Amino acid sequence: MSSENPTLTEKLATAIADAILDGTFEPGMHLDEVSLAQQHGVSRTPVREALRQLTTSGLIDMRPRRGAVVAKATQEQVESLFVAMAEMEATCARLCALSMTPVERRRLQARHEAMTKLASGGDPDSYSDANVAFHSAIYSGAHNAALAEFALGLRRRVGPFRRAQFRMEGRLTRSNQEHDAVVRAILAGDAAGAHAAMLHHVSLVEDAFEAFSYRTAGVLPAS
Amino acid sequence: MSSENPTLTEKLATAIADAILDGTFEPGMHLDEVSLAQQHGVSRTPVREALRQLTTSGLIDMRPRRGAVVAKATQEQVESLFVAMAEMEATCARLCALSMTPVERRRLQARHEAMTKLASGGDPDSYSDANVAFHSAIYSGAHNAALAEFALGLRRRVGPFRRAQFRMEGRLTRSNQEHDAVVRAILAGDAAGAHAAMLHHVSLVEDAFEAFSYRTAGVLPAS
DNA sequence: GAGGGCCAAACTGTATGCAATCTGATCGGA
DNA sequence: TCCGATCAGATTGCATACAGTTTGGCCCTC
Repeated sequence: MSSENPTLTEKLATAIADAILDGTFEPGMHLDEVSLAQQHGVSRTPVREALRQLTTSGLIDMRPRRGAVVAKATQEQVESLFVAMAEMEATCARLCALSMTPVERRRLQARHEAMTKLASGGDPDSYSDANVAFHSAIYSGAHNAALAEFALGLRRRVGPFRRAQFRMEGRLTRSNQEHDAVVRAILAGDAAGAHAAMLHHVSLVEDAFEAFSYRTAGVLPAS
Repeated sequence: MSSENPTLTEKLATAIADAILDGTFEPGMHLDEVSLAQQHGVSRTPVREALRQLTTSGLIDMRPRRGAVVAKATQEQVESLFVAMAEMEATCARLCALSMTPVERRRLQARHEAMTKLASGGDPDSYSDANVAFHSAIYSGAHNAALAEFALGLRRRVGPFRRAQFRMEGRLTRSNQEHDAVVRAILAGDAAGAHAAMLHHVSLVEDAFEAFSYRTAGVLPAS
């Protein structure tokens, strides 16, 4: 798991995960061990171990003697992932309101104010990067490794379906306004308010996704 | 993952996980591949794959070229697991209030009423079994596979520290009273109430654990 | 006596080989 | 023409072998 001096297995695990998340390996695709091995110039052994490791994350499904396939998710499953993420982020926001240190609160506020400028600037890419950092700050501010890890995993899994969201007209400034409500509640120590505000914020993302996905497909990564 | 026709790797994974959860493999213990292999009469390959699979669940830690050790958790980390579980259960209860079907609601009520009888009967073991089923019903009633799976994983990881809880005097009937508040809120569709009631309920379990753990140790399973 | 470097045993990481199972394609029968 | 059985190729599961790294101890030096 440590990134320093990674073994082949770990490099393969991240490579395969990336390929799935960026769409190179499409959902339902069969992951052949020998092909993957040749493709990366290694033997089957580290490939097998990498696949074994990825099963637990829900990115691929393995059935005994039938190999691994990229997890296929129905529209319903993807929606449930979005709901889960909304709930997790809301929970983290709630805990932030209760247990963020003064330093963390000041940093959160500073980060939010910087994003307000970015929003009015209108650069979707910079805002998107800052947005990821903002939500990560919420995860870590909850001071709970288990919750943070799960929330991060969910965010990664729904990531591919969120890419275009900030291109939608007005989404950028509206996102910032929603952040404002979240930050204010957290700084005020208002647990219930932070929960509600974050739930509202992330649920709107989900709505944006649904409006978007009706045009595209119904089959997507994640278990 | 399928339990039918399990491969050696899967059998080993569950065997090792069980050994960790029931304390046979103590936290911090180094899991030697050849020893495990000989112990189960297999080669190192399936052992390695099983260990690889268990890393993601947080039950063991692997460092490159240094092998696997049973995850050691500080008191702080265990407490954070309890907090995470409380939050997850509360979230599930919230979703139950919003999205349980009429049939599920009736079954939940029936289950709760049966437990009330068990509580007055005073049999801790039967009540404990029913309690697990009760909470599982909450997980599934949330209608969200990702949340349910995570909650179940957390419950398993904190399981070893909860065993004795129902032996504590009065805990059994108090637990049932807390369940009553949860069930009532869910049946009434009171999302915030269900959340608060469940959070209160599971947090009390945490308190019971802390009172208990002061007498025992500070090092326990889970990452 | 303490500290540091060197060496060997142990262990992990990876490759390869073999056996067992699955897949799907062909052939025979109804 | 359709359905089921059989067989070969492909693929997975597991064992074994070898190379590189880590670890612990011993010896030498200060």
